[in-house]
Amino acid sequence: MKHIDKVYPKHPSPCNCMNMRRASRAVTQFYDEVLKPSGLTTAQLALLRHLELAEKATISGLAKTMRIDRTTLNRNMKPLADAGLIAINPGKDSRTREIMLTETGKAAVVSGWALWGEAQESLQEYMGEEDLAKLNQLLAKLEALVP
Amino acid sequence: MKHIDKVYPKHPSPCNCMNMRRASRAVTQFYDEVLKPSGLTTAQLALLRHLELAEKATISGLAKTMRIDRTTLNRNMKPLADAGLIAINPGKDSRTREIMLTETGKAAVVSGWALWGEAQESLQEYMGEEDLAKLNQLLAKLEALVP
DNA sequence: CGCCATTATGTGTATATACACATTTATTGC
DNA sequence: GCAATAAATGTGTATATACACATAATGGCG
Repeated sequence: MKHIDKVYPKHPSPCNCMNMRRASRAVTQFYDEVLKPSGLTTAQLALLRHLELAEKATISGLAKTMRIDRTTLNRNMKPLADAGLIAINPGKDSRTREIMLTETGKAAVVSGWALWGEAQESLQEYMGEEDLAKLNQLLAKLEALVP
Repeated sequence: MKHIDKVYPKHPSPCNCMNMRRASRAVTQFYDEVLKPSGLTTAQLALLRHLELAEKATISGLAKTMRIDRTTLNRNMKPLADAGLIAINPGKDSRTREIMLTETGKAAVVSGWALWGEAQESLQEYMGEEDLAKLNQLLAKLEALVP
């Protein structure tokens, strides 16, 4: 099955980094729009999802898993804690905090999950399975740019 | 010439959006690190570069060209204006502003340009020409997700 | 000319991101 | 056990992002 690749307009900037950033903004806006009814952003849902899988986690541990800066994660948790979706308690090791989903948080994940699936599916349709797989492969390699 | 593709660790999240965001962060950190001696971020250099090509521009016009939100651009200009790299003057149409590089700004672009070239080249070496071309093609398609 | 839609911009608010620095607590080596 | 080190977290500061709302100026039309 062959198809003709649509040609997209060349951007004046040949900067790979800016190309990444523009695309990242676009995809984020796309996902966030679909997730809107849940009241969650994609980044927030991702955080909650990680907590769901981990059951409980420390900040640094979660940051490592999510490959995000520890202090960024710290601040990203704030609105979720304020909304009562996560609980931040002292850990056994007094240096650590134990982060976990609340019941409200679990419900929010369920609600967001379905919407996320729609966005994911839409994107797959838009990009095509093959290109999407290639994309994710390339993204994984780029991600390895930082330790 | 064949080579063995290195396998990168699977991330627990299969979310295309988060994959984009993580990769975007990584690439941004990589470029910003190289650009550090110039005192500019990659986003800032890109803004200055666009101004260099345009000679002068309005905010909305520049935002459209850079495919960034108008209000985001507005705020991104602040530190550059404070540093005296760009000048924001009233346009002929009294609704508009005329944005242009100052002499200092032009010098900053020159300084940043060489570093940017290094980052660009390093990434090309890292990704390989073919994969990098494919990546940029896929990114352009993703960018078209938003109008 | 005056009304109105359009266009350009500014601002309040909120999230996302990360570096540098400080603090607290655990761990390790002697 | 104590001192030095390492680990986990918090915070100040700054940039990046974008939505909602407000203001101001232009342009078209009757």
